[in-house]
Amino acid sequence: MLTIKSSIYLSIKKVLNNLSFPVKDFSIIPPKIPEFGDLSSNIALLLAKDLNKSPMDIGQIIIKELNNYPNDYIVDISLTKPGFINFKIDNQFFQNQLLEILEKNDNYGKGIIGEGKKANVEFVSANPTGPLTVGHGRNAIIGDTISNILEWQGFDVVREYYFNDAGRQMRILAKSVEARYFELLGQNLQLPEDGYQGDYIIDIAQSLLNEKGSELKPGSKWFQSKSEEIIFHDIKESLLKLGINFDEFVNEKTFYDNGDIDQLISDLKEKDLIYEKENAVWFKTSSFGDAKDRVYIKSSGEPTYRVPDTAYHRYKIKRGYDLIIDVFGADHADAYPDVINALNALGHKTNHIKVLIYQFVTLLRSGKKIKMSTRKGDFVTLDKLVSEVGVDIVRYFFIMRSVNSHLDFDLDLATEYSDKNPVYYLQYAHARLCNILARGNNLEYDITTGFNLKLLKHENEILLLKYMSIFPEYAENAYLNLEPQIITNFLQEFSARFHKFYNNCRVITDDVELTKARIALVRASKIVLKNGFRILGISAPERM
RNA sequence: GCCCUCGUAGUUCAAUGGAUAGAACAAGUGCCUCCUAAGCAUUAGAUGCAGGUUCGAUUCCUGCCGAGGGCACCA
Repeated sequence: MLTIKSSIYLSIKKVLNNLSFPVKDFSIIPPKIPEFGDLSSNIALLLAKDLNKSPMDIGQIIIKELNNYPNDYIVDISLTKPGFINFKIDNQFFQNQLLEILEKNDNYGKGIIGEGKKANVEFVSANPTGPLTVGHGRNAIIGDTISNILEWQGFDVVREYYFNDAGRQMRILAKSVEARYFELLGQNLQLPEDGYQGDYIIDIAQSLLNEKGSELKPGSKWFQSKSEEIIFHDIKESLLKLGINFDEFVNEKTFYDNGDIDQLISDLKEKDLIYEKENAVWFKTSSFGDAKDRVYIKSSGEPTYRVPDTAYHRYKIKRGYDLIIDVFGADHADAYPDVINALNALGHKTNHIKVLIYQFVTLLRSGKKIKMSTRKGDFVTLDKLVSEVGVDIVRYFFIMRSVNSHLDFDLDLATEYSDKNPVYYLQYAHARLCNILARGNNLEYDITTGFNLKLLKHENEILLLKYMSIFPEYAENAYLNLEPQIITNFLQEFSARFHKFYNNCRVITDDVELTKARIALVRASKIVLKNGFRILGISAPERM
């Protein structure tokens, strides 16, 4: 499909040249109405104004000229209403694509955009103050799926987790554990103001008690270090359950220890971008269009998050990635421009940094919103969600909506969903197809050789063939837009076409030739589905 | 008050500026002596409001209304 598209593109360009028409940025896309053809261009519409002619007239001139450049696979060029030029592609083209799919197998649909390039995807990055919640879940799944999408284009991807185990929140966490610890020893509970109230704090206190007995003194560093250890361990376990593995964990503390932060401050000072006022250090965000300047270093001497974040991004740039992606929740939308601005001011190129802002998840139970707060211990953990509905559903639900649209996650629906679930629709197609292949293997002849693709001409066969040949374009679009939903949309439509094919074209029949051809189509369908599932990180069950 | 994202069918969501706005769930009606009915077929049903740009707007711009999230010496 790609090749035929580009050959049409080149032909049109040549024609425009021949006719001395201006070359516009025209499109070649499948028309919404299939009857019009397989591909369609808007070039005549775009030229109408420049040439002061009606698009239909221009279209006719272009088509006449296009006919001088015949293409083996284009069987018809037509002109419709407002001025679209439509191309019908020979079924043979799509039949031949099937050979390519079988040949490439696990690699079918991969792109080469990222070949030889390195990418860094930072996601989750939750500080170890408590278990991962459903909110973190969307971040985790988006980040991991984006990573898969990049790998599918050939990128060498580093999945990175950035955290801070030295801030105020961690101190409060330690104090909370300490309070619970002494409560377990029979003292009155004195949770700190703003303390963490979740039950997991009691569990941590209990394991400290088991390990250290009652010897710990108030203010012991064990309260924090043990909490961090336990929570981080749990976080990694939760992610692992979802099939997510990080390559790097970067601690904010690094940049204090290695001098990067001091360096950053002095570099910004040199650029005259920071100044002191009222005992604090301020960053001139107003010079980048912000309403007011922001505090960089508090009067207490503690830097605000902008400082280490900027140092961290500088570090990422230094590591020489071709692409750097940050996955942030909507609450960070206002913060990251400061980081980018600072980097630009310091002379760093930031075009290769893409910040992905996703909108929040609203959890619904019994039709009502659940308001969550880690601090109050009032949340649904990711673990709980996974154990309730399973990995495949969690992964799929979090990316089935566009990244920048709010996501409603209905717990009742997800738990009792089982047979109405959109994930099962896809997986069922795969299971069905595996069953056909299993039956095929029991036939007394070899189903994998000597098939005649020309026999695949039923409407539902052609529709399926056409869609599989477009898979690489969808994978590429998912990369270009950094939008996993493009893959889920593709798989939904692909599965629908497969189910229709299944209902209208019986595969295994007494007609050996037709059986062989259709088995080839089913094998190719399996490849497309499986590869799509691989990008999404969901399983491809052989039976259901 | 200012900034960001989103307003599409009863509900949850699609639609690289294009042609007749697509699905799923919910509602109605059909289809298993036939490779898995977790399926297929079929009937109804929608672009928040008002302007603007364009040959052409769900998409871009302005205003209003509504939802979520930001506007801290929190991250």
